[in-house]
Amino acid sequence: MIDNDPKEKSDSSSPKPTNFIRDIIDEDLKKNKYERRVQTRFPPEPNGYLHIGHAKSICLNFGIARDYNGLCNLRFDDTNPSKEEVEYVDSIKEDVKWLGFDWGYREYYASDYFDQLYEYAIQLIKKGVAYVCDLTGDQIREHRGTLTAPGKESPYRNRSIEENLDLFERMKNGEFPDGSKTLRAKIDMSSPNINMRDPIMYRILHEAHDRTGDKWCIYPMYDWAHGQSDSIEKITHSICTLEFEDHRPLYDWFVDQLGIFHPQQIEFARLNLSYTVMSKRRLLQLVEEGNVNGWDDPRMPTICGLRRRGYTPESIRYFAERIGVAKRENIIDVALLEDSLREDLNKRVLRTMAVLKPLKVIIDNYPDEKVEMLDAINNPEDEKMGTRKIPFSKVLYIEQDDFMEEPPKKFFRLSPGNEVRLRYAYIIKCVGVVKNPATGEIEELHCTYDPETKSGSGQSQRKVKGTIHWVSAAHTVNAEVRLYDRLFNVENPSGDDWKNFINPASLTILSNCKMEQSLINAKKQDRFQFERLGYFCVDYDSMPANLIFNRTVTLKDTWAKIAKSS
RNA sequence: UGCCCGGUGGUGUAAUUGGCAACACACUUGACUCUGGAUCAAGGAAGUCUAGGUUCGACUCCUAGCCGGGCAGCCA
Repeated sequence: MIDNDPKEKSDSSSPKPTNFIRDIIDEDLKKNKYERRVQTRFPPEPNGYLHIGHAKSICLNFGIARDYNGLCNLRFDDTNPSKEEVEYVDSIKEDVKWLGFDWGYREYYASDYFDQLYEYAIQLIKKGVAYVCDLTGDQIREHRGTLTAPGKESPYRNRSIEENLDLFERMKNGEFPDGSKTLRAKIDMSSPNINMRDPIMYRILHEAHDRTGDKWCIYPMYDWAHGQSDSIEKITHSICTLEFEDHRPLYDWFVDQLGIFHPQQIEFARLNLSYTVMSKRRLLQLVEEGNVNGWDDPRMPTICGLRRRGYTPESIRYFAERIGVAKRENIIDVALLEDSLREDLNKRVLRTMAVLKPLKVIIDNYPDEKVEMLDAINNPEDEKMGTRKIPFSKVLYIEQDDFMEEPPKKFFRLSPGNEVRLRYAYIIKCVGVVKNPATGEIEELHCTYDPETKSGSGQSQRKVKGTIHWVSAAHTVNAEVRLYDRLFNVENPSGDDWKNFINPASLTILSNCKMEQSLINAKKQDRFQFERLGYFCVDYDSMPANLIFNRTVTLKDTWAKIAKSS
C-alpha cells in the first residue's frame, strides 16, 4: 500500500528510497555477503554540536538499518582527548534521540577498544609491519614526500621486532615525552596514495581522557582506530563522507593484516545547504565571534538550533529522504528544507491570529461596549482539531502591512474607501485615516462594518478580494516575536571572505505584537500558525509574563512575490 | 601536474542496469478560496561535460580529452 502522506514517507511501510548505497546492500544481500546481515553506525567525534549535515548521515545510517531489519550503533570516535569533551556526548545523544532514532544498548566508544587496539598494534609489530619511529613532526613531514614526489623511508623503519616491542611498551608506560616517538605502519613510502606512506598509528599524548582517565598516554590515530572499531562491532557497511575515500585502502590494509572482520566502507557526498555554512570550524567561529547567540541560535543549521527554531524531527527526516544520497557535490536549496517543514506543520498545527506590527482600527458604527464571540476554525486541514471562540469589538488591531493609503493595482487588502473581510468576522470599509500631524505616520484607521456580512451567517452573497487577520484590542496578550531570515546573503558563502556575506538583518525583534489571548497559556516549544504570517513557536526565553515567539518559517507569500517583482 | 572521486533541467535525485530521460523543490500561468495559506490543473526548462568508438539502439559499455572536488595534521 502506498501512503501519500509525505510526512509518513519515512516510515518503514512506505516505498524505500533508492540510492547507490542501497543498491550495494541489495547486491550484498543477494550474494549472501555478511550472512545477509546489515549493520551500520553513526560515528561522531564528541567535539562539537551536530548539524543538519549530520542529520543526513543519521537518517541514512539508521534508516538503512530500519529498512533492512538491521542495527545501527551509536559510536563516539573519542580518540583525541585534547579536543573532545563529555558535554558534546550528551548533546549528541539528545539530538539523535530527538530526531527519532534509537540505538538501544549499542552506545559505544572508540575508547572502549583502546586495549584491543593496543593488542592489535602488537600483532602488527610482531608481524614486522609496524615500527616505532623517532622522527620529529617536521622530519616526518619531510620524509612523507609530496603529492607528486615519493617519500623517503624513516631511518627507524628497520628496527628489530624486539626493539619495537620494547619501545612501544615504554611509550605506553609513559617513559617518553609527547611527540618524541610514534608507532607507524610499515607500508610503502612511495605509494601514490599518501595515506599509505607509513601512516602514524599511535602518538604520545600525556593527557587524561574523559573515559579512560590517565590510563593511557598513547592514543590511537583516527585512521588506526576507526576501521578496527567498525570491525570489532561487526559493522557490515561503514558509511562515511567522501574525504575518507582515499583512506579506504589503508583501512582495508589494517583489517587484512590483522585478519579480522572486514566491513565495507561506502562514501557519500556531505550535505551543503544554500545560504548557510556547515563546517564545524565556521559554525564555531560564528558562535565565538558573536554573530549568533550560541550553538542553538535559531539561525544556526545545528540540530539544536533547528529545534529551537521550531523545526520538527519529522520534517528533518522527510527532508533527509528528499535530498537523496549520491557522490557528487551538491548544494541543496534551503527552500526544500522549508517546504519539508511547511508540509508537516500545515497538517498538525493550530491556527491562531496574531498581529505583529499593530495598526489600530476603530469601527465607527459598532457599539462601544459590545463584544461578540465569533467562531474560528483551529485547523482547516484537520476538522478534528475543532473550533474556538474569538472576541470581536469596536477597537481592533490589524497588520500595518495590510493597509496602504495608495494601493498598487493588485493590492487586495485595506485602503481608503475599500473593503476587506476581517477573518471570521465582518466586511469592513475604510472611511478615515488619522495621521500624526508632525510625522505623517498613520496612527489609526476609521472603518465601518456591514452587520449583514457576519462570518458564517450565510446572509451575505457579497464577496471581497481580501481577507485579513486582526485581534480585538481589549482582548490581546502582548508578545515579543523574533523574525529570522537567512544567515547569509549569498547561496554559497565560501572562500576566506565568507564572513563578509553575513546577512546583517538575519534577526529582527518585534516587541509590541498583539496576540489572541489564548496564547497566554502557550508552553515552551509549542507551535502555532499565525494566520497569513507563518509558523511560530514559543522560545526557550519565553515567560508567561513575557511571551516570546520565534518565527519558524513564513507561509508561502504570493503577494510578497508580486510586490517584489513590480 | 601523482593518486582517488565525480559531471543528467535553476537545484537535488532517478532511469527496470543497453530500450521513448522521470520525480521533487524552485519558477510561470490558471482554477478555487473567509489564510494572497492549503488544494487542484497546466506550462517552460536538461537530450545527459566534449569528441570519437561498440551496438538495431548508449545517461548507461570502451577510448581520449575537458571541467569540478578531495588528499602532503602526531585532527577527524
